[in-house]
Amino acid sequence: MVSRTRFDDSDCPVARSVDAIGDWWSLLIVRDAFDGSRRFGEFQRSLGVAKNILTTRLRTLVAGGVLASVPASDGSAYREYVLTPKGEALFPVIVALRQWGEQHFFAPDEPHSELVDRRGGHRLRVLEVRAEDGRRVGPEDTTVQKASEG
Amino acid sequence: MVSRTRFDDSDCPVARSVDAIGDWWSLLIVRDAFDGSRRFGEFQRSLGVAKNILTTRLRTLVAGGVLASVPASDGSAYREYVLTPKGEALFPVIVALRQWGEQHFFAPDEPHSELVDRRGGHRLRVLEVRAEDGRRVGPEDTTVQKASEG
DNA sequence: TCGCTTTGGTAGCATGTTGCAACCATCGCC
DNA sequence: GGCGATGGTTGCAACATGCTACCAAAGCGA
Repeated sequence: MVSRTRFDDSDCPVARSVDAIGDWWSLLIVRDAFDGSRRFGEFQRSLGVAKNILTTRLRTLVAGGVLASVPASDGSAYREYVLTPKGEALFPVIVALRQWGEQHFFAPDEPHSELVDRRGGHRLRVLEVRAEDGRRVGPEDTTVQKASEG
Repeated sequence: MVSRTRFDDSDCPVARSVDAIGDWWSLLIVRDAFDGSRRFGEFQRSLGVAKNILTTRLRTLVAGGVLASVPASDGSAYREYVLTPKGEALFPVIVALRQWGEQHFFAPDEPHSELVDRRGGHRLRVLEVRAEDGRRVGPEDTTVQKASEG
């Protein structure tokens, strides 16, 4: 039942992505994973989510190939959850959500957590959607083509 | 109860974004809005979601300032739902999710809907996260700073 | 090696949310 | 004015979620 799709327009990559992630908790788990969380307890304390929910979400993410369950790095018998390459590829998604939140839900001087470049410690550039030729494009410059193979 | 936050780490912009959007259905509504849907029935047919659910999602999105309810453009007495500037700013989020889906959930020759540049009809560039100085950065090049004001 | 704490879960149950189907008011149109 | 389409609302059953309690295994100090 992990893989039962909730969204039937599954030729749309957005719908498949949404279905693969599962729910918002899962996305916040991924965010925490980017932030360095690896252990069950770390995710649980950071998110404040119920443990049974966290259990199922971690399992879903592992089943979906976003996280992998590996032996703990400190040599203990516990396991850790780390991002797979597929999970790391969610980086732009998280960054986009973060930037949207920064721009629309915080007063200019309101403190909030920040994602910064390790080198220099500066904020990141705002994501830009670009056409093949490098032009910046917005929603009105694009259109969706249905199901043609590339 | 629309605004009751489910995620308490609300100094994180990702959590606020996630909370503001509401749920996955809402994100697919936004996707369809980018794709040109405006009417209740369009969203309903496209998504296959129950009408009461769609009603509450549309209300939530309007209340959150992502969509606006405006008089129908065809002169009829019905209303339409259109993206606000805040809603349009979700464009990179949708594009990021779409690209992630394209890269990880479709065989290379598997047909799927495509987002293309109107001029020329080509695919878009893959989103790149860049530091202030223009370097491409990945998850491992960044770190989260807690709640310092900018 | 004994006992206590931490970790990583399960199990059961109350509550909230979702999906489905039926119903209904208004609109558009002839 | 009548009839189908549109855009909902309502009630209810099913499912998902969250809370709390419980539990087994691992760590760890003495």
